[in-house]
Amino acid sequence: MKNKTKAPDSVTFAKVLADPTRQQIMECCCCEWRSVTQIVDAVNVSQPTVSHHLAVLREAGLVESKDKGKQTFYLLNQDRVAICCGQLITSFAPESKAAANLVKLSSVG
Amino acid sequence: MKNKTKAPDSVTFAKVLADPTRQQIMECCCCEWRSVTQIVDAVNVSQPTVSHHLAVLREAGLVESKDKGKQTFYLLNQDRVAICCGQLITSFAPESKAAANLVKLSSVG
DNA sequence: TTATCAAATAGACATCCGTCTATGTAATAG
DNA sequence: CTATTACATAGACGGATGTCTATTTGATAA
Repeated sequence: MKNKTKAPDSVTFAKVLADPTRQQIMECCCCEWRSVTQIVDAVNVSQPTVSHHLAVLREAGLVESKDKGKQTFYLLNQDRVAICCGQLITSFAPESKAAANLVKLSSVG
Repeated sequence: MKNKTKAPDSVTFAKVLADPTRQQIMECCCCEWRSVTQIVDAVNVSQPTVSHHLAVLREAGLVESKDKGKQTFYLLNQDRVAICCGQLITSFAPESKAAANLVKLSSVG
């Protein structure tokens, strides 16, 4: 178990995703560890604003962070995202034709 | 094609879900047509507040509505929810072990 | 030690958003 | 026609939130 924090509830998850800058940041560190500077270069807001958004993501347990020298690297926790999407499906699309494929998500976390 | 509106983008979708009252309303009309009065009875906010939230959901294409006499009935569009969750997975959990099961969602809409 | 670079924190500010009360509108009942 | 019921709209208000500048903290380099 790498991470002590739990997956956020559905409302918290949605609040975290409910901002375009934050989604940009999530895309930026989705598949590779990225430094704050790299993220700043990618998202056209100031460095403190990026730090703020990263704090929001970290508190929700949606990113992991790793210090290396003066830099801090961030990586999106894809499994957490998948788990939260699974919760949404369970709550709000239980009868959707596509829902059956998603129930399996519950067992991942 | 029942509905002309398109599924919302990921940010809009998240914004709509980013409120506990709205999620309660979504649960309430997830699987059955519900009148506004029924929803008001279920969610402990005023009737105008419920109407406001229903308008938000309707504008995002996440509920359908149907008039019958003086009443208006609402039903959650589960497939839209599933499609949007699929988008989130594609963007933010493409490498998750659970992701493979979700790609199929894209073809539903 | 001093300078520099990376990131976080503090605080201000403007906008967004959820809620309410009051009112309008449309449909049915008497 | 009038009253009533069901819902939507208008507008006000307060709290949450995204952004910025300025500053602080921590780590490395000279």
